Amino acid sequence: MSNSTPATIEDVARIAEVSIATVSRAIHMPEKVANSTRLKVNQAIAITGYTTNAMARSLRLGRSNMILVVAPDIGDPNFSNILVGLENEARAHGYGILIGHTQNDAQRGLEYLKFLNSNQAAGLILFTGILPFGHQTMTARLPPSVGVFEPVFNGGIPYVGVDDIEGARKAIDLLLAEGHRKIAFIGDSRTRLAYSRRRAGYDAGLDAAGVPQDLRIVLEGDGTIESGRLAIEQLFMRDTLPTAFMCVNDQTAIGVMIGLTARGYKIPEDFSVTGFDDVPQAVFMSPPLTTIRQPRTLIGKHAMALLLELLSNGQPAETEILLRPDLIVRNSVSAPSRQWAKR
Amino acid sequence: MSNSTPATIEDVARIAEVSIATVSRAIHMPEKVANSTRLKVNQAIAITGYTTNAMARSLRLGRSNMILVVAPDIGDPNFSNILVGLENEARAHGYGILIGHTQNDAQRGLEYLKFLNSNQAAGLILFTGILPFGHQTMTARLPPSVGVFEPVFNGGIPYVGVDDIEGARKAIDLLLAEGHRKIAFIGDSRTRLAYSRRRAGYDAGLDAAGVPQDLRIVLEGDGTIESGRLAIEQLFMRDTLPTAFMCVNDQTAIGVMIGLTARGYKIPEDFSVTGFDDVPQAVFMSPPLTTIRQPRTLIGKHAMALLLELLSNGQPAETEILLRPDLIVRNSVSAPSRQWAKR
DNA sequence: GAGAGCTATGTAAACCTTTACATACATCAT
DNA sequence: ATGATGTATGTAAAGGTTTACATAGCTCTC
Repeated sequence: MSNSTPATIEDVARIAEVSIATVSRAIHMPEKVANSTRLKVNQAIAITGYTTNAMARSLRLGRSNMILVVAPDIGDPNFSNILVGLENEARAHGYGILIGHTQNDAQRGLEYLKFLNSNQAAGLILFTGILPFGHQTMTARLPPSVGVFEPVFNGGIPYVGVDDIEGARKAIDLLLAEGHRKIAFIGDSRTRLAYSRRRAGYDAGLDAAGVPQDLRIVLEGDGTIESGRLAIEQLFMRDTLPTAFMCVNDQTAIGVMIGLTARGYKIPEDFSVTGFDDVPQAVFMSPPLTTIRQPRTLIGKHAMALLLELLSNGQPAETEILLRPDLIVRNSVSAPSRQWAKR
Repeated sequence: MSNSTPATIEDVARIAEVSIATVSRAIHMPEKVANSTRLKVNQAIAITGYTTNAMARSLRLGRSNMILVVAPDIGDPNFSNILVGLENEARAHGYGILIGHTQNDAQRGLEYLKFLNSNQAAGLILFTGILPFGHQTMTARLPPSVGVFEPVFNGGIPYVGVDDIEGARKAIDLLLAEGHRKIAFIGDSRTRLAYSRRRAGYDAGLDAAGVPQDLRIVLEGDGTIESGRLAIEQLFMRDTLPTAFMCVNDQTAIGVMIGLTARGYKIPEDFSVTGFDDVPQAVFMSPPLTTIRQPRTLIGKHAMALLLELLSNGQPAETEILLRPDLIVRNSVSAPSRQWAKR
């Protein structure tokens, strides 16, 4: 029972007095074996404590039951809850999750490619907006893949994420409803698809409200807290200031809040600020940050479901799943102050 | 070159005009093959783009190059940075990381046990303080394992974490140095080893300072924010109050701060508060929380190194590695207010 | 110059499954 | 009774690797 070496299918076969083929069938195609036989096999399995050797199975089948998840940084607060969704869905279907992070280093990306080539992973979930490998190199033999959190730039890879345009639209509409007209958009890198989409939402909202182009201010950065703080420094060198800041993500918004506070301004009395993502810190800011929530667990769940479908069907049901973002109203937005509104 | 089916060792052997045994040796025991041969093999590998099929290799070797990491909740903010350390160290040694979370559900734990039994994982990193499986069930055939973040209750499993006693001592000594004498310890569950150790640090500090037993207040809870808030409610029903709260972890400390603030008190003017862990939120509290930092990335790194050593040597070099905790001074501690100190 | 001792390589078995193909038996229609 | 059809099971090959054992050639020693 608790032998040193684990039981194999042969041990089970011997005890159940059938062939190993029958044991395999009893496990994986139960309807193909007679009731009485199945019973004997199950008993033998219970006695031996047999579990299928996944290595042998994967070798024979030519595919594993592991999904590789590659992110730029697994320490990122945005990462963990998506991971929860991914993991739950995977496990429910008998798959396991293998994780790796590239730290934006192409070399690392290549190391993970080996997991793929060596058949250790049957599919790929990509958090990085780009293929982490030597770009065109291996796209041909890339396994079924799904991008998540950030659209995959290279194209051709299905994507599951939040509807950036709608999310941005919700933020800008809140700001407009509060009476703001001069609203700055603090973005990150223009190369990120999320940037262009959120920016598109910003413009669409402003267009709909009839806000003229010359009241729009758009800055770029790199999406970090520091970059948000820097944007404030730059803006205060200009002669006109917005009454509100719509930020491309929460990190930037936090930086903006820090920059504003450092200059002695009050939020939301003097300036309103919105973020995007709803990272865990957002609620702990003072004031708590009004932002757009990414339904992270749900994103993970859908992404894995899509990948699993890809794995069995070959063809993706849809090429892009956009989940509904929620506006989370906290305390970083109010009507524009008289003082600034006058400008 | 970019055939549909990946190259096998046989393809390499044919091109290099050697036997497959030589190819295998050229890869894994390079010193055993002649220079000229090794060169031919390497060229053939480059031509074919060959990578070892990990499934076949693991099957033959009877062990995989995967490490299973099981945590109660992979969404926990404490989790991610340890994971970074684990992953870096593992990858550096050619290992991959498989993750799972139990959500404190024994059934789930058993599902992961299958990964172990089916040879998919060669080792185990445990975040849960207890074995997540039907306790004694399989301890015998458990693979090499290392506990992390929280000592494994069952014993026998090496542990890598922070020195809880020293950390608690640093917190209590800070409070004492500021002039506090009546300091409450807000703990979580008595069954957690971390609880007893941190509590021991609390007592040792108080003993050293000659603070009598009747000035000590100890409460228990479950380590959540809500539990910290509740502790405040309970304490305010008593007739004597402490001037400072030393909390078993940051979550509890955050709850304490919320409870205190809700009653109109100022921190640190009216009461001082310390936490333990330095979770990401700690710095965003108002005031920012003074706490003890867990060197998370380092813990992950050491834990994986220890596990890898176990895997090759069989015997653990040491049974417990305790890392030095750092006191992170922020703004939630000051000298006791006159008002309260008088009591 | 013959045996011993090395070094470099090859042959073939083993790791544990899954599954195509073969076989045996039962059922049914004619 | 015979052949057709169907069901339940068994046999054996294949999947890609590692490595014990065998072999062959070389160098060294006496």
